[in-house]
Amino acid sequence: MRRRGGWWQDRFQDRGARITAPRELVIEILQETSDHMSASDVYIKAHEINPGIGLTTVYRTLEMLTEMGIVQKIEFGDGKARFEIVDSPGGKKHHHHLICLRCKAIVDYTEFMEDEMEYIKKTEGKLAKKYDFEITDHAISFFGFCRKCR
Amino acid sequence: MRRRGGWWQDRFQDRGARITAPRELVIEILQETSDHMSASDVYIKAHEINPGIGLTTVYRTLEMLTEMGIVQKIEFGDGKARFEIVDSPGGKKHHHHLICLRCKAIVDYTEFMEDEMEYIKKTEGKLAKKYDFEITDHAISFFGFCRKCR
DNA sequence: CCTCTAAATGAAAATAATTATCATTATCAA
DNA sequence: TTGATAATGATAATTATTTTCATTTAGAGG
Repeated sequence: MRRRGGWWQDRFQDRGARITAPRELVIEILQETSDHMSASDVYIKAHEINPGIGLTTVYRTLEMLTEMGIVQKIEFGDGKARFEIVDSPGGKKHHHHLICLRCKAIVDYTEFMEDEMEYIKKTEGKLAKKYDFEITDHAISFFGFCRKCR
Repeated sequence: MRRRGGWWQDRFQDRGARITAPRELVIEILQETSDHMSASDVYIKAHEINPGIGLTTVYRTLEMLTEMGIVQKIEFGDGKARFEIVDSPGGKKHHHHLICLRCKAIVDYTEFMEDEMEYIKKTEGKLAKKYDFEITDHAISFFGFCRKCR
Protein backbone atom coordinates (compact mmCIF):
# COMPACT_ATOMS: atom_id res chain seq x y z
CA MET A 1 0.00 0.00 0.00
CA ARG A 2 1.20 3.47 -0.92
CA ARG A 3 1.99 6.17 1.56
CA ARG A 4 -1.13 8.29 2.07
CA GLY A 5 -1.37 11.97 1.40
CA GLY A 6 0.92 14.78 0.35
CA TRP A 7 1.19 18.51 0.68
CA TRP A 8 -2.60 18.69 0.31
CA GLN A 9 -3.31 16.29 3.15
CA ASP A 10 -4.06 19.02 5.66
CA ARG A 11 -6.67 20.57 3.46
CA PHE A 12 -8.43 17.25 3.24
CA GLN A 13 -8.36 16.90 6.98
CA ASP A 14 -9.75 20.39 7.51
CA ARG A 15 -12.69 19.55 5.38
CA GLY A 16 -13.21 16.05 6.74
CA ALA A 17 -12.53 14.58 3.31
CA ARG A 18 -11.20 11.07 3.07
CA ILE A 19 -8.01 10.26 1.30
CA THR A 20 -8.77 7.65 -1.32
CA ALA A 21 -6.92 6.05 -4.19
CA PRO A 22 -8.92 7.84 -6.90
CA ARG A 23 -8.34 11.21 -5.28
CA GLU A 24 -4.65 10.67 -4.89
CA LEU A 25 -4.42 9.57 -8.48
CA VAL A 26 -6.26 12.57 -9.87
CA ILE A 27 -3.98 14.94 -7.99
CA GLU A 28 -0.92 13.05 -9.10
CA ILE A 29 -1.97 13.19 -12.73
CA LEU A 30 -2.63 16.90 -12.66
CA GLN A 31 0.61 17.49 -10.89
CA GLU A 32 2.67 15.69 -13.49
CA THR A 33 1.27 17.28 -16.61
CA SER A 34 1.66 20.70 -18.07
CA ASP A 35 -1.38 20.27 -20.31
CA HIS A 36 -4.79 21.78 -19.77
CA MET A 37 -6.64 18.57 -19.09
CA SER A 38 -10.36 18.08 -19.40
CA ALA A 39 -12.23 15.74 -17.07
CA SER A 40 -12.21 13.17 -19.82
CA ASP A 41 -8.46 13.54 -20.33
CA VAL A 42 -7.92 12.94 -16.64
CA TYR A 43 -10.23 9.97 -16.72
CA ILE A 44 -8.40 8.34 -19.61
CA LYS A 45 -5.05 8.76 -17.93
CA ALA A 46 -6.38 7.60 -14.59
CA HIS A 47 -7.98 4.61 -16.18
CA GLU A 48 -4.68 3.53 -17.75
CA ILE A 49 -3.11 3.44 -14.31
CA ASN A 50 -6.05 2.12 -12.36
CA PRO A 51 -8.84 0.71 -14.53
CA GLY A 52 -11.14 0.53 -11.56
CA ILE A 53 -11.74 4.25 -11.58
CA GLY A 54 -15.01 5.61 -12.89
CA LEU A 55 -15.65 8.78 -14.85
CA THR A 56 -18.16 10.01 -12.31
CA THR A 57 -15.57 9.86 -9.59
CA VAL A 58 -13.16 11.88 -11.67
CA TYR A 59 -15.80 14.57 -12.13
CA ARG A 60 -16.66 14.56 -8.45
CA THR A 61 -13.04 14.70 -7.43
CA LEU A 62 -12.24 17.58 -9.75
CA GLU A 63 -15.21 19.52 -8.45
CA MET A 64 -14.13 18.91 -4.90
CA LEU A 65 -10.52 19.84 -5.50
CA THR A 66 -11.71 23.02 -7.16
CA GLU A 67 -13.75 23.96 -4.12
CA MET A 68 -10.79 23.21 -1.92
CA GLY A 69 -8.57 25.47 -3.96
CA ILE A 70 -6.19 22.68 -4.87
CA VAL A 71 -7.22 22.81 -8.49
CA GLN A 72 -8.39 25.62 -10.73
CA LYS A 73 -11.21 25.00 -13.18
CA ILE A 74 -10.73 26.93 -16.37
CA GLU A 75 -13.03 27.26 -19.35
CA PHE A 76 -11.55 28.45 -22.58
CA GLY A 77 -14.79 28.55 -24.51
CA ASP A 78 -14.66 25.23 -26.33
CA GLY A 79 -17.33 23.55 -24.27
CA LYS A 80 -15.28 21.52 -21.87
CA ALA A 81 -13.75 22.62 -18.61
CA ARG A 82 -10.04 22.20 -18.02
CA PHE A 83 -8.27 21.69 -14.74
CA GLU A 84 -4.90 22.77 -13.44
CA ILE A 85 -3.11 22.24 -10.16
CA VAL A 86 -2.68 25.44 -8.21
CA ASP A 87 0.77 26.12 -6.85
CA SER A 88 1.88 22.66 -5.88
CA PRO A 89 5.36 22.62 -4.38
CA GLY A 90 7.67 21.79 -7.25
CA GLY A 91 4.69 21.70 -9.59
CA LYS A 92 3.62 24.01 -12.37
CA LYS A 93 4.63 27.59 -12.32
CA HIS A 94 2.10 30.32 -11.69
CA HIS A 95 0.84 31.41 -15.08
CA HIS A 96 -2.04 32.89 -17.02
CA HIS A 97 -3.52 32.61 -20.47
CA LEU A 98 -3.69 34.31 -23.82
CA ILE A 99 -6.67 33.05 -25.80
CA CYS A 100 -7.34 33.39 -29.51
CA LEU A 101 -10.99 34.24 -30.06
CA ARG A 102 -11.08 32.66 -33.47
CA CYS A 103 -9.10 29.41 -33.33
CA LYS A 104 -9.22 29.04 -29.54
CA ALA A 105 -5.48 28.52 -29.30
CA ILE A 106 -4.14 28.95 -25.78
CA VAL A 107 -0.77 30.36 -24.84
CA ASP A 108 0.44 30.02 -21.27
CA TYR A 109 2.64 32.82 -20.12
CA THR A 110 4.70 33.08 -16.98
CA GLU A 111 6.35 36.39 -17.62
CA PHE A 112 5.78 39.80 -16.07
CA MET A 113 4.74 38.32 -12.77
CA GLU A 114 6.42 40.99 -10.69
CA ASP A 115 4.00 43.61 -11.98
CA GLU A 116 1.12 41.24 -11.55
CA MET A 117 2.06 40.32 -8.01
CA GLU A 118 2.11 43.92 -7.04
CA TYR A 119 -1.24 44.65 -8.61
CA ILE A 120 -2.90 41.51 -7.30
CA LYS A 121 -1.71 41.93 -3.77
CA LYS A 122 -3.03 45.46 -3.68
CA THR A 123 -6.41 44.67 -5.22
CA GLU A 124 -7.01 41.37 -3.50
CA GLY A 125 -6.74 42.93 -0.10
CA LYS A 126 -9.14 45.73 -0.91
CA LEU A 127 -11.68 43.40 -2.48
CA ALA A 128 -11.54 40.89 0.35
CA LYS A 129 -12.26 43.63 2.81
CA LYS A 130 -14.95 45.41 0.85
CA TYR A 131 -16.91 42.31 -0.15
CA ASP A 132 -16.13 40.14 2.84
CA PHE A 133 -14.59 37.42 0.74
CA GLU A 134 -11.79 35.06 1.57
CA ILE A 135 -9.84 35.16 -1.65
CA THR A 136 -7.81 32.06 -2.41
CA ASP A 137 -6.87 32.45 -6.04
CA HIS A 138 -7.23 34.49 -9.19
CA ALA A 139 -7.13 34.14 -12.95
CA ILE A 140 -6.18 36.60 -15.63
CA SER A 141 -6.96 36.03 -19.28
CA PHE A 142 -6.18 38.12 -22.31
CA PHE A 143 -8.31 37.68 -25.42
CA GLY A 144 -7.49 38.55 -28.98
CA PHE A 145 -6.19 37.08 -32.19
CA CYS A 146 -3.08 35.07 -32.80
CA ARG A 147 -0.92 35.71 -35.82
CA LYS A 148 -2.73 33.20 -38.02
CA CYS A 149 -6.20 34.49 -37.22
CA ARG A 150 -5.64 38.15 -37.87
CA MET B 1 -38.52 49.61 -40.53
CA ARG B 2 -36.07 50.44 -37.78
CA ARG B 3 -32.91 52.40 -38.35
CA ARG B 4 -30.08 49.95 -39.03
CA GLY B 5 -26.97 49.68 -36.94
CA GLY B 6 -25.38 51.37 -33.99
CA TRP B 7 -21.94 51.95 -32.55
CA TRP B 8 -21.01 48.45 -33.60
CA GLN B 9 -21.97 48.93 -37.23
CA ASP B 10 -18.41 49.50 -38.40
CA ARG B 11 -17.20 46.28 -36.92
CA PHE B 12 -19.86 44.41 -38.85
CA GLN B 13 -18.82 46.15 -42.03
CA ASP B 14 -15.15 45.32 -41.48
CA ARG B 15 -15.99 41.70 -41.25
CA GLY B 16 -18.55 41.66 -44.04
CA ALA B 17 -21.27 40.65 -41.60
CA ARG B 18 -24.83 41.54 -42.43
CA ILE B 19 -26.96 43.54 -40.08
CA THR B 20 -30.08 41.52 -39.36
CA ALA B 21 -33.01 41.84 -37.01
CA PRO B 22 -31.90 38.95 -34.77
CA ARG B 23 -28.42 40.38 -34.45
CA GLU B 24 -29.66 43.83 -33.59
CA LEU B 25 -32.00 42.37 -31.05
CA VAL B 26 -29.35 40.29 -29.31
CA ILE B 27 -27.07 43.29 -28.97
CA GLU B 28 -29.91 45.42 -27.70
CA ILE B 29 -30.85 42.88 -25.07
CA LEU B 30 -27.33 42.53 -23.79
CA GLN B 31 -26.95 46.25 -23.75
CA GLU B 32 -29.97 46.82 -21.61
CA THR B 33 -29.34 44.28 -18.91
CA SER B 34 -26.86 44.17 -16.11
CA ASP B 35 -27.33 40.46 -15.61
CA HIS B 36 -24.97 37.75 -16.69
CA MET B 37 -27.19 36.18 -19.32
CA SER B 38 -26.85 32.69 -20.69
CA ALA B 39 -27.67 31.92 -24.31
CA SER B 40 -30.97 30.57 -23.16
CA ASP B 41 -31.74 33.72 -21.16
CA VAL B 42 -31.08 35.82 -24.23
CA TYR B 43 -33.22 33.53 -26.32
CA ILE B 44 -36.17 33.78 -23.97
CA LYS B 45 -36.01 37.56 -23.90
CA ALA B 46 -35.51 37.80 -27.64
CA HIS B 47 -38.38 35.47 -28.23
CA GLU B 48 -40.72 37.64 -26.17
CA ILE B 49 -39.95 40.57 -28.42
CA ASN B 50 -39.74 38.72 -31.70
CA PRO B 51 -41.11 35.18 -31.59
CA GLY B 52 -39.64 34.45 -34.98
CA ILE B 53 -36.15 34.13 -33.58
CA GLY B 54 -34.60 30.71 -33.14
CA LEU B 55 -32.32 29.46 -30.41
CA THR B 56 -29.71 28.42 -32.94
CA THR B 57 -29.46 31.94 -34.24
CA VAL B 58 -28.96 33.26 -30.74
CA TYR B 59 -26.09 30.84 -30.23
CA ARG B 60 -24.58 31.72 -33.56
CA THR B 61 -24.92 35.42 -32.96
CA LEU B 62 -23.35 35.28 -29.53
CA GLU B 63 -20.44 33.30 -30.87
CA MET B 64 -19.96 35.81 -33.63
CA LEU B 65 -20.19 38.83 -31.36
CA THR B 66 -17.65 37.20 -29.10
CA GLU B 67 -15.21 36.78 -31.95
CA MET B 68 -15.81 40.36 -32.96
CA GLY B 69 -15.02 41.56 -29.47
CA ILE B 70 -18.44 43.13 -29.00
CA VAL B 71 -19.37 40.61 -26.38
CA GLN B 72 -17.38 38.73 -23.80
CA LYS B 73 -18.15 35.10 -23.13
CA ILE B 74 -17.68 34.22 -19.49
CA GLU B 75 -17.92 30.87 -17.77
CA PHE B 76 -18.40 30.84 -14.05
CA GLY B 77 -18.25 27.11 -13.66
CA ASP B 78 -21.94 26.22 -13.56
CA GLY B 79 -22.02 24.61 -16.97
CA LYS B 80 -23.49 27.39 -19.04
CA ALA B 81 -21.67 30.26 -20.67
CA ARG B 82 -22.71 33.84 -19.91
CA PHE B 83 -22.40 36.84 -22.15
CA GLU B 84 -21.75 40.49 -21.47
CA ILE B 85 -21.47 43.51 -23.71
CA VAL B 86 -17.97 44.93 -23.77
CA ASP B 87 -17.66 48.66 -23.28
CA SER B 88 -20.69 49.90 -25.16
CA PRO B 89 -21.03 53.67 -25.11
CA GLY B 90 -23.32 54.40 -22.22
CA GLY B 91 -23.53 50.71 -21.48
CA LYS B 92 -22.17 48.66 -18.65
CA LYS B 93 -19.11 49.77 -16.83
CA HIS B 94 -15.87 47.92 -17.13
CA HIS B 95 -15.83 45.37 -14.35
CA HIS B 96 -14.53 42.04 -13.16
CA HIS B 97 -15.74 39.21 -10.98
CA LEU B 98 -15.40 37.71 -7.55
CA ILE B 99 -16.59 34.11 -7.55
CA CYS B 100 -17.50 31.94 -4.59
CA LEU B 101 -16.12 28.46 -5.13
CA ARG B 102 -18.79 26.84 -3.03
CA CYS B 103 -22.11 28.51 -3.79
CA LYS B 104 -21.03 29.98 -7.13
CA ALA B 105 -22.24 33.45 -6.18
CA ILE B 106 -20.87 36.16 -8.42
CA VAL B 107 -19.99 39.67 -7.34
CA ASP B 108 -19.28 42.28 -10.00
CA TYR B 109 -16.82 44.90 -8.90
CA THR B 110 -15.88 48.12 -10.63
CA GLU B 111 -13.50 49.52 -8.07
CA PHE B 112 -9.75 49.83 -8.11
CA MET B 113 -9.64 50.23 -11.83
CA GLU B 114 -6.83 52.78 -11.77
CA ASP B 115 -4.39 50.20 -10.48
CA GLU B 116 -5.72 47.66 -12.93
CA MET B 117 -5.46 49.98 -15.88
CA GLU B 118 -1.87 50.62 -15.11
CA TYR B 119 -1.02 46.97 -14.75
CA ILE B 120 -3.00 45.87 -17.79
CA LYS B 121 -1.58 48.48 -20.08
CA LYS B 122 1.92 47.51 -19.13
CA THR B 123 1.41 43.77 -19.45
CA GLU B 124 -0.80 43.81 -22.50
CA GLY B 125 1.82 45.58 -24.54
CA LYS B 126 4.57 43.22 -23.54
CA LEU B 127 2.47 40.14 -24.20
CA ALA B 128 1.22 41.34 -27.56
CA LYS B 129 4.77 41.88 -28.68
CA LYS B 130 6.26 38.72 -27.28
CA TYR B 131 3.53 36.36 -28.52
CA ASP B 132 2.49 38.24 -31.63
CA PHE B 133 -1.10 38.58 -30.48
CA GLU B 134 -3.53 41.35 -31.15
CA ILE B 135 -5.08 41.73 -27.72
CA THR B 136 -8.60 43.08 -27.67
CA ASP B 137 -9.82 42.39 -24.16
CA HIS B 138 -9.03 40.83 -20.82
CA ALA B 139 -10.77 39.28 -17.85
CA ILE B 140 -9.76 39.09 -14.23
CA SER B 141 -11.43 36.79 -11.76
CA PHE B 142 -10.85 36.29 -8.08
CA PHE B 143 -11.90 33.03 -6.49
CA GLY B 144 -12.63 32.28 -2.88
CA PHE B 145 -15.40 32.00 -0.38
CA CYS B 146 -18.15 34.44 0.41
CA ARG B 147 -19.17 35.11 3.98
CA LYS B 148 -21.84 32.43 4.05
CA CYS B 149 -19.62 29.71 2.66
CA ARG B 150 -16.68 30.14 4.96
C1' DC C 1 -35.74 50.62 -57.44
C1' DC C 2 -35.07 45.60 -59.00
C1' DT C 3 -32.44 41.35 -59.08
C1' DC C 4 -29.59 37.86 -57.75
C1' DT C 5 -26.35 35.40 -54.89
C1' DA C 6 -24.19 34.39 -50.86
C1' DA C 7 -25.04 34.89 -46.13
C1' DA C 8 -28.19 34.15 -42.53
C1' DT C 9 -32.02 31.82 -40.48
C1' DG C 10 -34.77 28.35 -37.88
C1' DA C 11 -36.73 23.74 -36.89
C1' DA C 12 -35.33 19.48 -35.76
C1' DA C 13 -32.02 16.00 -34.96
C1' DA C 14 -27.51 14.87 -33.22
C1' DT C 15 -23.70 15.39 -30.08
C1' DA C 16 -21.13 15.64 -26.01
C1' DA C 17 -20.24 17.26 -21.40
C1' DT C 18 -21.84 16.89 -16.97
C1' DT C 19 -24.99 15.23 -13.20
C1' DA C 20 -28.25 12.14 -10.72
C1' DT C 21 -29.41 7.54 -9.04
C1' DC C 22 -28.57 3.78 -6.23
C1' DA C 23 -26.64 -0.44 -4.83
C1' DT C 24 -21.90 -1.68 -3.34
C1' DT C 25 -17.40 -0.81 -1.24
C1' DA C 26 -13.85 1.25 1.59
C1' DT C 27 -12.05 4.88 4.92
C1' DC C 28 -10.91 5.89 9.37
C1' DA C 29 -12.45 7.32 14.13
C1' DA C 30 -13.46 5.03 18.15
C1' DT D 1 -11.48 -4.80 14.55
C1' DT D 2 -15.60 -2.70 13.71
C1' DG D 3 -19.36 0.15 12.26
C1' DA D 4 -21.20 4.44 10.60
C1' DT D 5 -20.96 6.91 6.81
C1' DA D 6 -18.47 8.88 3.06
C1' DA D 7 -16.99 7.57 -1.42
C1' DT D 8 -17.34 4.87 -5.51
C1' DG D 9 -18.77 3.30 -10.14
C1' DA D 10 -22.05 1.58 -13.66
C1' DT D 11 -25.78 3.27 -15.83
C1' DA D 12 -29.32 6.35 -17.01
C1' DA D 13 -30.79 11.01 -17.40
C1' DT D 14 -30.11 15.75 -18.33
C1' DT D 15 -28.86 19.77 -20.66
C1' DA D 16 -25.96 23.02 -23.16
C1' DT D 17 -24.35 23.48 -27.60
C1' DT D 18 -23.70 22.12 -32.60
C1' DT D 19 -24.96 20.20 -37.06
C1' DT D 20 -27.90 19.71 -40.90
C1' DC D 21 -30.46 21.36 -44.52
C1' DA D 22 -34.23 23.48 -46.77
C1' DT D 23 -35.93 28.31 -46.82
C1' DT D 24 -35.51 33.25 -46.39
C1' DT D 25 -33.30 37.70 -46.67
C1' DA D 26 -29.63 41.45 -46.80
C1' DG D 27 -27.55 44.37 -49.57
C1' DA D 28 -24.13 44.95 -53.63
C1' DG D 29 -24.43 45.90 -58.37
C1' DG D 30 -26.92 47.01 -62.09
